[in-house]
Amino acid sequence: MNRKRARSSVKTAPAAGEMPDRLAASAFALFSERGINAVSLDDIAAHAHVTKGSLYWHYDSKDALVKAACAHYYRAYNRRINDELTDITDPIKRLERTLDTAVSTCLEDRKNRIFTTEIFSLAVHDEELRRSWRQFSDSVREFYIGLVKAATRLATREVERRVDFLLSAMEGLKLRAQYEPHLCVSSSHKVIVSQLRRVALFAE
Amino acid sequence: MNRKRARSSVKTAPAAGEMPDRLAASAFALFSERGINAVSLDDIAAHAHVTKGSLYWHYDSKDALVKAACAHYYRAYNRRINDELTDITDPIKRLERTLDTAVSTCLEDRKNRIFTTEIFSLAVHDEELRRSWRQFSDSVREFYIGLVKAATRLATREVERRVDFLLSAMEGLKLRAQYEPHLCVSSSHKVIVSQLRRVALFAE
DNA sequence: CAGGCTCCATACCCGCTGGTATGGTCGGCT
DNA sequence: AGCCGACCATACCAGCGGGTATGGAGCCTG
Repeated sequence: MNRKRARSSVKTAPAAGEMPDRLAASAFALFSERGINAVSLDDIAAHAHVTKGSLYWHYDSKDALVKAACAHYYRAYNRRINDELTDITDPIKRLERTLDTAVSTCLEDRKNRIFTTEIFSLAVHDEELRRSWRQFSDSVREFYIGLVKAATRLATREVERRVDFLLSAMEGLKLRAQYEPHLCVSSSHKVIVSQLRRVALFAE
Repeated sequence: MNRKRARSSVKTAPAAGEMPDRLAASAFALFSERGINAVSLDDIAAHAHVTKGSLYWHYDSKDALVKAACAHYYRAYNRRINDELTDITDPIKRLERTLDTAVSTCLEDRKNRIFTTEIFSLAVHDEELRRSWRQFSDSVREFYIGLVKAATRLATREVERRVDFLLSAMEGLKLRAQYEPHLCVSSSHKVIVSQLRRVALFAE
């Protein structure tokens, strides 16, 4: 809080300079594996091949590292979702592709599940983290609204309702997948995607 | 692990005997307010008007207390859901009533949200807790399957799919409600219930 | 009454972890 | 050269909280 003022100044550092990112990546990697409060700052520093002393030069607290790990997660999410849709133009296909990969992620991406679960439980008691997540979630929501709108030409209000329902279902799916193995068999993947598709596309 | 062998024996204790329940209730109350790892055993003991020494006579570890708090939660859930449906006989009405109260719980019951969120984040790394929650979740699933079956006369397989979708949507709703205030306004309540209703009842 | 059991309180330990104090190295600037 | 600031390592602290050792008070039994 008191020391370390420049840091965001000239950033003339020629050789290094990517330490904050490396630390955030290490934090994310460990958090999404063992859980946040099972990971010590020494662990993170060791994973990034530095020591806690230097870690504290870049981040003021463990909280700051958690926020940085979140930012890391947001970036990765956005990047993945954009990569997925390049060279797909048909609106329906774009929506279907998005739903398909989203369901895959929910059912298979264990790191994603663990990390979001941890963040949710922290966000309950951390206003700032909640706002951060809300901002991310809103951007995802807008993205989906755009997809559904392009694919259906429904009224905005109706699209919002459907997207909210979609997102809730996928978030819940992610949660339940971790203790309901019958959801993770490949046959249910198709069923779930078609259910989501119906919610998004079908007329009243 | 080594001491305390009887405990589950004759249970002749005349006056007391409800200490374990009181401790579990205190644990649940505090866990669902401040979060599990923000609550110390001293806090729980104080809330139950005893000391940590006596707490450790009834429970071997904090883990055991968490499991007991879960059992407390399971019981409360089952009791509430049963009370809700007495003197409602029409199958459709039973389903609608259940969905309505479920959505209310997701959107309003803050303690419920916090507790389940905490349990999920612990269950990621605790096999036993995961199994315990899975058993509870299965019983809830069977309950919903019974409701939908009675209301629609669909094939079992199709009912299971719809119920899984319903439960995912509600679980996700509970999560998103804590950082998406626009979901908690009373107008969206009706919309969500009708969406769930459609998933459960409408023909292909 | 002696012994044992249940149940609870007091007092204490100690490892773990977030956080700090401090000092050293290197590269740039005047 | 000589200072300064960015960057990182070493060593250390301190408090919190899970867990333990121990010692009762009450009751039941022989």
